[in-house]
Amino acid sequence: MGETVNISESVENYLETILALETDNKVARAKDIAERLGVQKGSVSGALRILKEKGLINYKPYSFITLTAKGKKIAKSVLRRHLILKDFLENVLQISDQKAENAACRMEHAIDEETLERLLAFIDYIKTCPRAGDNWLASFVNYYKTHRHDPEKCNKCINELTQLDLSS
Amino acid sequence: MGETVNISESVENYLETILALETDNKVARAKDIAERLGVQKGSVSGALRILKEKGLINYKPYSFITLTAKGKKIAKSVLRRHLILKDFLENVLQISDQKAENAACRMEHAIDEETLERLLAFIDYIKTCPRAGDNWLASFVNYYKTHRHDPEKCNKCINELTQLDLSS
DNA sequence: ACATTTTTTTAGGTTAGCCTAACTTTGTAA
DNA sequence: TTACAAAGTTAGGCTAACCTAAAAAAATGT
Repeated sequence: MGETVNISESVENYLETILALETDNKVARAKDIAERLGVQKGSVSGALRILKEKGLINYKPYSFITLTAKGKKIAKSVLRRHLILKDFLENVLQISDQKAENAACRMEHAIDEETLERLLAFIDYIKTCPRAGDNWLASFVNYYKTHRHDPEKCNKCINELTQLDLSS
Repeated sequence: MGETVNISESVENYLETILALETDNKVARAKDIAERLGVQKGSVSGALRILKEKGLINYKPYSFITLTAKGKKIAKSVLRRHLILKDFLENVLQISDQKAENAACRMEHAIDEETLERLLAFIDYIKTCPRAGDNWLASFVNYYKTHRHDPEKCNKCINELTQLDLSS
C-alpha cells in the first residue's frame, strides 16, 4: 500500500498554496506563501523543511519550490474539495462569492471522500435536471428569504407530476 | 460586547461530550469524558482546568462536572451544528448513519453560522415541499447510483410544470 | 563591482494538546 | 476500620505550528 503521509490541515494549506502559486506565478516563493497563508516567513521555512522530509516538495534552501508528484496529487485533491464545496455553497445554498470562498477554505479539511463525491453528484443532479434546476432553485431562494412556503401550490404541482413517470 | 472566549476544536469537543454525558448519565465524570473522546485521563484533567478558567464548566477537583450557562450555550450550539449536518448528510445526501455521524463530527467545527442556517433552510425546504421531497430524492438516489440521468424525461416533466404557477 | 534592498534561513521562544507514570483521593466491601 | 480498587490529579515530556529578531544569501541598481 502507498505509504500514507499523515497530512495535517496546515500541510494541506501549504500544498494548496504552492499549487496556486505555481499556477499563477510559474513558481512558488517563500515570501508569497507566507503572504497568502498569513504566517511569518520564519514559519514558512520550517514548514518547507517538513514538506520536503515528507517528500511532498522539491526544495533546496534559497532556491525555488515545486511540488513532487505526490505533493501535487494531494494539492489537487485539496483544491478539488475546495472547488466542489464552493460550488455547492455558491450555486445551491446561494452563499455570496466571498463567504463561500472562506467557508470552503475551512470545510475542505473536514470533508471526507464519500461525502464529497455524493455532494458532487448532488450538484450535478441539480444542474442537469431541469426540474431541479433554475426554477427549483429560485423557489428555494424565495423560501429562505421569506421563511415561508405554500405547500398548496406544491400539491397542485405534485398532483400533475404523479400522472407522469418521474423516475428519471 | 459579550467577551468571546476563543473556542478551539478541542474545547468544542469537550463541551459537546460533557453535554452528552449530562444528558445520558445525569452527570459527567472525567473517566467517561476520556473514554468518549479517546484521550487519556491525564489529558482530561488538564482540559478541565482550562475549561474552568474559561468559565465554561463548574468544577472542583475530585468532584463532578457541570456546564455553566456560558458553557452550555456553546455546547448546544456545537450539538446543533452536528445534528443539522448529520440530517443533511443522512437525509439529503443519503450517507449511511454511521458515516454521517463521523462526517458530522469533523465538519461541525468548520461550518459557519450563515452556511448552517442556509443548510437548515435547504433541508426544511426539501422536507416541506412535496415537489422537492420523496419523489425528488428518490430520483437523486437513482442518479448517483447509476451516474445516469435522462434529461428528456425531465423536459417532458418541466414542460407540464411551466403551464402552472410554480413560484411557491 | 559594490552597496543596498529584498528574500530566506536560523535560532530561540510560546502555546495547545496530547502522552505516560507515579501519586492522591474516594468509595466500597470484608 | 482498614485495605484495596477505581477514579482523578500532578509532573514531566513530546510534537506541531506558530511567533520574533537577527544573520546570511541573493538580487538589483548605479
